[in-house]
Amino acid sequence: MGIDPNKHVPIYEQIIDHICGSIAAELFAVDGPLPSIRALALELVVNPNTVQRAYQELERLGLVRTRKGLGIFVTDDAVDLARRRSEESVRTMFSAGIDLGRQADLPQETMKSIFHQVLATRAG
Amino acid sequence: MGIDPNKHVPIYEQIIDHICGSIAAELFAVDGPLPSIRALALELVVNPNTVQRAYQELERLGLVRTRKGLGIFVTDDAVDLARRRSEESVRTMFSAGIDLGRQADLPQETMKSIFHQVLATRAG
Amino acid sequence: MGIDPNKHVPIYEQIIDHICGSIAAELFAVDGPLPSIRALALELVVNPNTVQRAYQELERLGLVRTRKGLGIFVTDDAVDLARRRSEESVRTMFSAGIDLGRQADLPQETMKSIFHQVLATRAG
Amino acid sequence: MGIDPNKHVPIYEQIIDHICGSIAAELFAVDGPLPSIRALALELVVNPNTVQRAYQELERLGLVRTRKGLGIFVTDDAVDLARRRSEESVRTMFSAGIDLGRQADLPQETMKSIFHQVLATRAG
DNA sequence: GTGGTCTAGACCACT
DNA sequence: GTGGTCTAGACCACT
Repeated sequence: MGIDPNKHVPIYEQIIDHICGSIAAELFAVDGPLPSIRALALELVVNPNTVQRAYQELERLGLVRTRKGLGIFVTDDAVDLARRRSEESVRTMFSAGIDLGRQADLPQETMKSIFHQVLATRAG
Repeated sequence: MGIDPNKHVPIYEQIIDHICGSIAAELFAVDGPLPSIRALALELVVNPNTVQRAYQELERLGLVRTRKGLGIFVTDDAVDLARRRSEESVRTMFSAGIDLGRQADLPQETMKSIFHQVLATRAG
Repeated sequence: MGIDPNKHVPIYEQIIDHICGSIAAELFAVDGPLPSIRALALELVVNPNTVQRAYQELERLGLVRTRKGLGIFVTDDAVDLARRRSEESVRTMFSAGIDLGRQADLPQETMKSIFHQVLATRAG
Repeated sequence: MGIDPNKHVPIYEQIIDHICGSIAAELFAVDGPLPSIRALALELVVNPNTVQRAYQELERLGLVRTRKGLGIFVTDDAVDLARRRSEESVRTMFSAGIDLGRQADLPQETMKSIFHQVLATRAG
């Protein structure tokens, strides 16, 4: 869940993924506001500039829209876009894992069992 | 295969994964030599310093051993270590993907179908 | 017409330009009243504070005069001042465009043809 | 020419326009390097972060490509893209000027004469 | 040397 | 209060 500054993925991308997932999960109302830059920065214990960079990218992706002096708001087609982006990210991760496994000549059955084991572990 | 300088994973770690996978797949003979730093750097289109850093790390992991003036050689227990490490890397990737999916509240069935679809696509 | 909150020019300056142009075009009678702050704010979908700032600036420029409790009125020499200011603004914009074109080494003929094309398009 | 920190246009956009114009004018060789972030920052008396933001946007526009550890390089189709973007910027400025003039009910002849006067003044 | 990310903190326009 | 821009300065991976 949280943000991990020691990962290779830059913090601002982790924030993008985090917000994108939350939008896909409909944790934010369409047309509703995102947490303010400062508020989210405090919550994530991260610099406001870093949050802002994430928010700007989310705007570029069409997920949010900023209204000057008011805040940043979820767009109408955000849920759809976010869901698609999230699925794509999942696919990318799975592909990367499968490629690593194939490189090591792991049998498909091994990969499947790893997958289902992790899936079970992380199940809600 | 394939080193991608635009990924977030540092190149030297990508090289480690690459060699580690090859050892696990027994593409290198136990006690046999790895490609020279210079040769691998040319092959991967990468700076020799970067390859060297990867080799140093592989030595630290116990997968290879440097014999001065002779080259770098695969250790006796390298295959086992490499296999374990590769499985661990695969697990990490799958976990990351599943976490992203759960964050977006994707149904498990969706994740399973993405996984099997990718697995089929990448099948040998 | 048209205030665009996404332009770089601050909204209050866009309002100044807008009123200044209207005075130059004699859409407001000399000695006649400007729309009230509140009314203009509603019309332009803008915060009243922002309109007020524009009106203060217009007063500083000598185009309008506040009469307490009565409203804001066009001064005697406003038309002249406004016309000069508008011409100056036009010149500034043209200069900026020409500078950009010169920076890109666009031939003068290209700039002229762009200019006349736009002029024709925007013709009344 | 230069960068003006007091303009309304953000510095990083001024840098974008500046580099874009220079590419259009073929002041940089295709496939050749741009000045390094630090070098340009020194030259323009601006913070490196600001230059970097401009360079990132230029990359997003497809005008340049960064090679890690090496620098930032002009892409093959950069001249074409830059020329088109520069013309578009010129058109935008002229449009803005003409709109201001029309708002003030300036005769077309006045606008033309202002335009040609400025063009003559700024002529090489 | 190169670019990429991040923090800390300032000032501005707008609500 | 809100977001947008900028500076100063740090650390990292890569050449």
